[in-house]
Amino acid sequence: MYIYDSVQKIKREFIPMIKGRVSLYVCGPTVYDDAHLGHAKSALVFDLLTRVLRANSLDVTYARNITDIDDKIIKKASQQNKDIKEITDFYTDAFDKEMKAIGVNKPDIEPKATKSLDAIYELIQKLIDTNHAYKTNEGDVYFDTSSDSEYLSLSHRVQDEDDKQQRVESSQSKKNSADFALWKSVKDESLTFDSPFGKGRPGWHLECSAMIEKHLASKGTPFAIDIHGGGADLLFPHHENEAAQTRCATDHKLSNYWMHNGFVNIDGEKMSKSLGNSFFLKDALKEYDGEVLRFYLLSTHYRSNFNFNSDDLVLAKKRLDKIYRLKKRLFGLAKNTEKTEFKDQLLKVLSDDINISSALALIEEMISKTNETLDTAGKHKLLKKEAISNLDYIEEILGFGVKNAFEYFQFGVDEQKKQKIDELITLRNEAKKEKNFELSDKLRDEILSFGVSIMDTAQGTFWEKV
RNA sequence: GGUGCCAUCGCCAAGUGGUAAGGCCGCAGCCUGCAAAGCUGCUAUCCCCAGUUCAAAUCUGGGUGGCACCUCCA
Repeated sequence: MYIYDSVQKIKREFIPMIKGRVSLYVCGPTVYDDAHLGHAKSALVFDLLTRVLRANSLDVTYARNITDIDDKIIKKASQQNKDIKEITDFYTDAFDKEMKAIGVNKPDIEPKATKSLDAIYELIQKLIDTNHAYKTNEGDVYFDTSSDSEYLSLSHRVQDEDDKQQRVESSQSKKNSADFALWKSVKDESLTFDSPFGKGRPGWHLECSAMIEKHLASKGTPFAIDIHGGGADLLFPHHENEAAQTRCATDHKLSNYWMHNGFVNIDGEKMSKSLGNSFFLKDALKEYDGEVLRFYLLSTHYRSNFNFNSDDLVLAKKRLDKIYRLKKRLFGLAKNTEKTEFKDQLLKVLSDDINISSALALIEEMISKTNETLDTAGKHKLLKKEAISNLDYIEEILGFGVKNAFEYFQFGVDEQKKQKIDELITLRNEAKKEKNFELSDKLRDEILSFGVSIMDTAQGTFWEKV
């Protein structure tokens, strides 16, 4: 297994700290709004990573947090005149449902900030005790970035030249402009907690460090966890700050490997709410099968920036269709887990920093080869068995082809239409039997007007939504 | 302004020192009553310039053009 480490900026062989075991932590959503395509991309990337690690016989513990303490949540709650918890529960549930729709497995642990306050207090206290954090007159607690000689080593940033000046001009009581809040003193709002540092809320960066210590960190190892992941935008300042907190408060560094997935843009523009519908995953799911979205969002390398547009999405669907057509062709055959060369090769390329393009090329070559043999030697039992085993593996490791093939091709067609189409097909087949091709072609035109295509096969006539 | 990333066929997209994967689209053919699906065949020397090397899309330098981060952000 090889992983590109975005801190060292090289591809490194992945060697877990504890043989055979992997701890993976990914920054999850702040539950104040619907998930957008970027959330989906990140969740998909690390879902795939987890599957690949497991396929390599590694025992993975995957944690993805839910940030349920945040100013944006409070703002939303007051705007809608609702309880904080009502908001966070609503968006957490929605997130779960949407993730499921795109085939993202649930992480092993989903820690919430509100349930991790003990760890949060403990970490802040440690940072104060070791002089890495200080309290201000306003009651805030800040991390002292100047106390950490390795600060900015993660994101490779250079200290801002204007730092001194900013400090002078700033009315804040921060020691350095780069210092960030571990604890924000708040007295007059709905979501506050009584901590040893007074009433207030924890800083966002701190949550992750604390939750990792509480839920995932190994003791006595040089790093708390093996892999830390998230969107590329989190490298600075979020991950930089997380790393600083952990290294200063504990006897280990935060993570051995860092992985950052690229951005999702829409039609060449950065995502923003003003661009409308396609921004939210829930809206995309109304128009497209969740698995098509999964395939599309995963179809380019995870580190590249992704340009979401409907033309490419259609292209992705056509590729996924090929998997399903083969599945349809082999419908009804028993599952099996036979070893095949294809499976070895697939795992090999995916284990190379998730080379999805090579994986898809292998899959498409396998499909072509299988179809070709099926065309010329349709009754080849060994080949069919092997093909089934290959398809099962693609389902397991990539989550492609998990549905019933017939249902997949009929996505978004209601029962009434389905019935009508079936009736027309029956009529057409009767006409065909009587060699009344004029009528059968007329019936086909009628069927096509439902926005479907039909195909006559030895097993009967099937239709697919176009 | 600072830091970093990217530039491969009409489109999407791998490959990062050994002579350009795969998909879409297109064209020709097989199959089909005709189609659809499937199959076969055909289509690029890798933004520009210079250099290193027996050998470069792949390394170095310069240029041009995109983009991201530097404030909350997946």
